[in-house]
Amino acid sequence: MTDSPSGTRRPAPLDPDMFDPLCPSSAMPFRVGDKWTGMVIRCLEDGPRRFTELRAPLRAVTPKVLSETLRAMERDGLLTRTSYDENPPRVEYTLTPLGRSLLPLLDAARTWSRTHLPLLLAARTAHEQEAP
Amino acid sequence: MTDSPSGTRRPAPLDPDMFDPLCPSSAMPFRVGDKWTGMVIRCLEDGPRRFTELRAPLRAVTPKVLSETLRAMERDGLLTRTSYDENPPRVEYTLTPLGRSLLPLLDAARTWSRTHLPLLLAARTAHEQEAP
DNA sequence: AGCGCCGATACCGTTGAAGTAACCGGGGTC
DNA sequence: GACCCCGGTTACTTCAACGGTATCGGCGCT
Repeated sequence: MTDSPSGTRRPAPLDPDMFDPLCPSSAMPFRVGDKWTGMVIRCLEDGPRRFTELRAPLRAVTPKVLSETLRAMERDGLLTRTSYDENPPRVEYTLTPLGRSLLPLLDAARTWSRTHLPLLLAARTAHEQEAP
Repeated sequence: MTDSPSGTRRPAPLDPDMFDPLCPSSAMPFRVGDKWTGMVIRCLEDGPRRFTELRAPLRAVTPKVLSETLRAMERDGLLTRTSYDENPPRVEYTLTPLGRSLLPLLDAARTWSRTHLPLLLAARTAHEQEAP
């Protein structure tokens, strides 16, 4: 309650390394919506975030693609976009209940990956070595 | 135990309409691996299937794409391909334990879709109508 | 001889998602 | 007046997945 001008509780800053670049979706065999939708949901699970806040952990995604992803998610009712008429401009993205309902699924996918993804990658590597 | 020449228990025939063409993956916001991987896993969950057996419910997918999907899944250790030296040729695809481990996730995705997909589609439609 | 079955493969075209680079407006700051 | 920040947008290019059509080889059937 120190520097929260509009009364909204700000969640802790996002870790810029919260996504392993070695596991982009090439290895992760799951996708929710577009390529970055799942990661955006993860970024928003603790509260509303601004555009540039989302870009910190998602620095691999260009503003164009992030903006496309966000507009698609807004269209699908997964998040809401709130623009404050301030200066500098401020825009906040917040998960809707529908968007939150995907969190358990993302958890399940993450759990699967932790336990089984090494097996999948090992099978892939083995296959490449026996038939190069 | 009537017409099972090689002793393998054959599961019931697949329903050619087991996949709703109105819900291809355009609406289903989940993907496991490639576009058809999830459906192949569903087709194989009751036991091994032959190539043409898989084509019955997946008649939208051409043999080329199905064969590509199957080879990718074999490479990733999700299924095994067994070729019998008979005539006419016979090839069977069977889920591995790793492939089976994805079934709970597919169940979870299906459950989500049943309860929440209408909301998502309604939001999409509403958005299209207010901003055409 | 000709046709069909099974399980593919080869060749080629289309599509759409993703990426690159540049730019915008409007106010604050130096 | 020059520059920066925020939250994007626009135009252009790239690339892999996807799809369509044609074909194959070996055998059996008629």
